[in-house]
Amino acid sequence: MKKDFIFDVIKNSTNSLTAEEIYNDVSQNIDVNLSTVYRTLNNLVDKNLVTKVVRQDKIAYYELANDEHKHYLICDKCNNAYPTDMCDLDKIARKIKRETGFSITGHTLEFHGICPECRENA
Amino acid sequence: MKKDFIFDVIKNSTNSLTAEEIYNDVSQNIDVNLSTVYRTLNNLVDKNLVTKVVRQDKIAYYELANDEHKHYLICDKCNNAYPTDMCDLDKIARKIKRETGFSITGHTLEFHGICPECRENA
DNA sequence: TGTGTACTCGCAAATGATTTGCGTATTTTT
DNA sequence: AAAAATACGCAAATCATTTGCGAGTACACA
Repeated sequence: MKKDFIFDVIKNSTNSLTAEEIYNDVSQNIDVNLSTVYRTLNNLVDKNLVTKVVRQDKIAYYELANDEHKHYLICDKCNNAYPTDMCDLDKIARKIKRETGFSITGHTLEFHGICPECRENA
Repeated sequence: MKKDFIFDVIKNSTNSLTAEEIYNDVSQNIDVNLSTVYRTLNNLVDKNLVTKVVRQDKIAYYELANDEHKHYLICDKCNNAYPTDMCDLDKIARKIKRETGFSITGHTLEFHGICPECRENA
């Protein structure tokens, strides 16, 4: 199945990818249709094997669903995403649960700014 | 100008609104076109008078750009957003800046889960 | 081996929020 | 009031993503 090829791309990537990036990558090896990529991606997300995050640019990014928590620093200039593991949010999440009764299943966090590289080039 | 009507709706709202919600609200008073709403909204965002946040549902939400920090708890069931002021992120942002050189201009945070009300109805 | 059932895919068309081109009002400037 | 600048409506365009449908493929069981 082509699903395996698609899943492999995600598994072998260190950062999150768009559907198109995955499509381009898979296409180098096998013949596949973009809609198949999207369909497969949705399957993987439903099975909790892959995590989908919609960024401020309205494009969905996919990455392997692992328990370790990752967030991204996104440069407003080059639009690159730099992963960071700094996140104290579990603590905050617990606090929210305690104080509001809202049971939290997940969260997304996005930092925006200018990366050092772009700052130098400016 | 219709801009004032649109801005007023945002000013008078306690929570963030979609372009369509704003359009519906403004339409009750004056005749306006949806594209005008979008155009005006973009103007206001450019002037830093309004903040635009794209949520995981890919819909943009607009709210008055004030310095006070707000984040939302979004229920996966009813899709309502509950504002919370709990946010230790400034501390984290400073830490990131110090350790990575990434100068952070802003961030978005979204908690997902089930609100108490929906939990009861389940 | 035959056939039924369930997936898997490709292709083209649909979706839905948002944007844009363009021509016409309306406001602002001089 | 004429000229220059904006604001606006309308219809068509965008663009990532979804969906309907029909054809191909796989697996089960008799």
